[in-house]
Amino acid sequence: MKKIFLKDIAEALNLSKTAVSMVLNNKGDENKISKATQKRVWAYARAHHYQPNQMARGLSLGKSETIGLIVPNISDIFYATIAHYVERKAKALGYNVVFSSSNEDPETEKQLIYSMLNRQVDGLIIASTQKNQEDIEELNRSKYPFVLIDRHYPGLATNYVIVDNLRGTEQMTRHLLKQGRQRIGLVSIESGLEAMHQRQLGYEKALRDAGLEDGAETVKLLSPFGYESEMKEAIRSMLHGPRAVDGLVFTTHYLAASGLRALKALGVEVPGEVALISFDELGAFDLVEPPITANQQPVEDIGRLAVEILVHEIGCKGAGMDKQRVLPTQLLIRKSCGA
Amino acid sequence: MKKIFLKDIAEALNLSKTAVSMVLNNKGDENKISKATQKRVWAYARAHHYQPNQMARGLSLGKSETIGLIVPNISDIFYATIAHYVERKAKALGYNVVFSSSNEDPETEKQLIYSMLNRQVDGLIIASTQKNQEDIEELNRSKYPFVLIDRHYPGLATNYVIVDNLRGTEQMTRHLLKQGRQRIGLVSIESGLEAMHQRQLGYEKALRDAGLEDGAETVKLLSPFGYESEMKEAIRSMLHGPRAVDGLVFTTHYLAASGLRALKALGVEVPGEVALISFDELGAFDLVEPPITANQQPVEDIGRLAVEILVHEIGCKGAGMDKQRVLPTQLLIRKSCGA
DNA sequence: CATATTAACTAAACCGGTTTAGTCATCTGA
DNA sequence: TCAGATGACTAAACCGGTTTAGTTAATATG
Repeated sequence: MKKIFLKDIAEALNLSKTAVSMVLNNKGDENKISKATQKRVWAYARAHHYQPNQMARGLSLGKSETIGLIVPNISDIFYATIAHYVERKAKALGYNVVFSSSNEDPETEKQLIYSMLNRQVDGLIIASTQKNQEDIEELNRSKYPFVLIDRHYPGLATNYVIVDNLRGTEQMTRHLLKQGRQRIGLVSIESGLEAMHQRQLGYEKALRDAGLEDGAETVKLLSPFGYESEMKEAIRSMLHGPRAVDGLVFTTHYLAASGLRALKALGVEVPGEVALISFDELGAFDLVEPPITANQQPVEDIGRLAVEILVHEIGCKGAGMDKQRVLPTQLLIRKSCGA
Repeated sequence: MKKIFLKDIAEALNLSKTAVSMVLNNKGDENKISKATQKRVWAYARAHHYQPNQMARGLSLGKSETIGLIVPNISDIFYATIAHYVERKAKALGYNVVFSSSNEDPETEKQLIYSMLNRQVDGLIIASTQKNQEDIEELNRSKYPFVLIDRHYPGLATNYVIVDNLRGTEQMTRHLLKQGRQRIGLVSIESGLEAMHQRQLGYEKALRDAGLEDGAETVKLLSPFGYESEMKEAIRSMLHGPRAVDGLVFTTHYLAASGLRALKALGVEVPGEVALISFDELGAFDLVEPPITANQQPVEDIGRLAVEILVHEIGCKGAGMDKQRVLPTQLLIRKSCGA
């Protein structure tokens, strides 16, 4: 099965490349190529499994029918799942997906953005480190089609699809309060991410609304890469003293998993002594003992909407109609909060 | 920040495109471009953030510095993790990664393969549905660089990186036997995958070696997409009758998770009444109650080696030195088997 | 001093498509 | 009957790089 080119088809059928190209792009009719010729072209192309060289096509058309996806880490189940839905929707709309992980490094992210642009991706979906305001602004200014997901830049009017982080943790905290917990702590990560900030605000809001002053000492911010080793100490310190917690809100799934590990290691009974609730969930949170109550993010919608907005944007270049979506999360009540 | 092209640099510096191209490809010296000119070119390119159009480059060079990754499902933590390591290694070697999911559909897989070829990826890493022997053979014949991972075609001499499935389940089954379990069942999926077949053989071998005849009724093959609903009935049937099982081997992580869910729903005590062991593991198997003993696959090595072999292959086109790697798995002993 | 080398470039072809601006023969209408 | 329209194509430019086969002027060699 030898590779066959447009030229080969043209020569074999005594036609010009032009005619063949037009036919194969379904522009035969509008260019008045006779039906008979169109049939011949299609027949020959099919028989010889003609497949256009997408680089040549892309170069010529100035587009690649490919969208780029940049996430912090593709092996994080959260982003992997989003990738899955991004891919599905993209494929449905005729786009391929290239992905890269930034590993939470702004410099890497910056390079990835420009590397993808050179590769002529038609648009980008980015779960940003949120430390590249410059470059994102630049993308914005140049009207390049892109959509931020999961994390956005509060100061910038870009397209984005995020979840209602504040309301999410507010709801979670309320749930703990409803279960009779009074001294609720928060475990989050020190990342500078707006999402994390919002989650903390939601937690504080719920406490305030409940008339409980929020003591700063009940909030622990762990470092993004060292949380595993800091967790035990953080939890131990929250369990002692006059304001020992009886409930813990974790701002993300891996913190919750790590926290539960630490609680078990410390011999703390969950939910008996301490209730536990997680923002977002891992695959097996229902199997964990106790099953972890979690606030589920609408990953399918995030991926799907991001692609829809992006492809729309690609279609109407410069239409500049920003689309911002803030999606609700859904509380999955299990046993880790009692009840 | 306007886009700048090779031509622009050439004109600005009163040079030919040729010279500029040579310099920027680090071929200045071998083409005797003067040091002074090289400096000027680099300075100008840097100052104006020149980035070559990769489509043009790819078209001209006949390669894209991109490798394609085809997996059944990117949201499966197993493949997502492999993707992560593939990406990391690829990046280290100067390659980008495009991925696509076949959703276990051979027709989709076939299309993806050809679609990636048109997009001029330099090589492919495929976790195949194992139902595309034709196309894989074709790739092989045409000396196109590719590496199979996780699943290979036993009859074909291709490059591949897989794990020792037989020994894996053999080891797992032995472990159950060592814990005193006597009537061990296997839960697998009906998929036609060689890996699954091997896992079953390993289980049977361990039983034979232990002098236990293997009763076919202790093996349950569930359907790839319906296992969730079939699980409860399958397990119930294995728990009753004269040969009620006291140990269960699950051939993959999601079966184990689903199985544990079913066991809990049936009120069966694990590991008291039935011990449970899983091939491969999910993120939180250590947190599950009971923590699940699992045979861990070397995902990092799989991803890394696949890329190494592939890039080597890309380098020496036609060298045709097949590389086959069968990696060992590692048993992580937890509480789900007693002890 | 004539010739061979070499240093430092350049013009133009090429990669494989798409597209613009024709061409030529036939048909239509006044 | 002849200009103008139309049907069915094609030649050549173009996308933005890389590369081959020179070119020119200066330098080295015999």
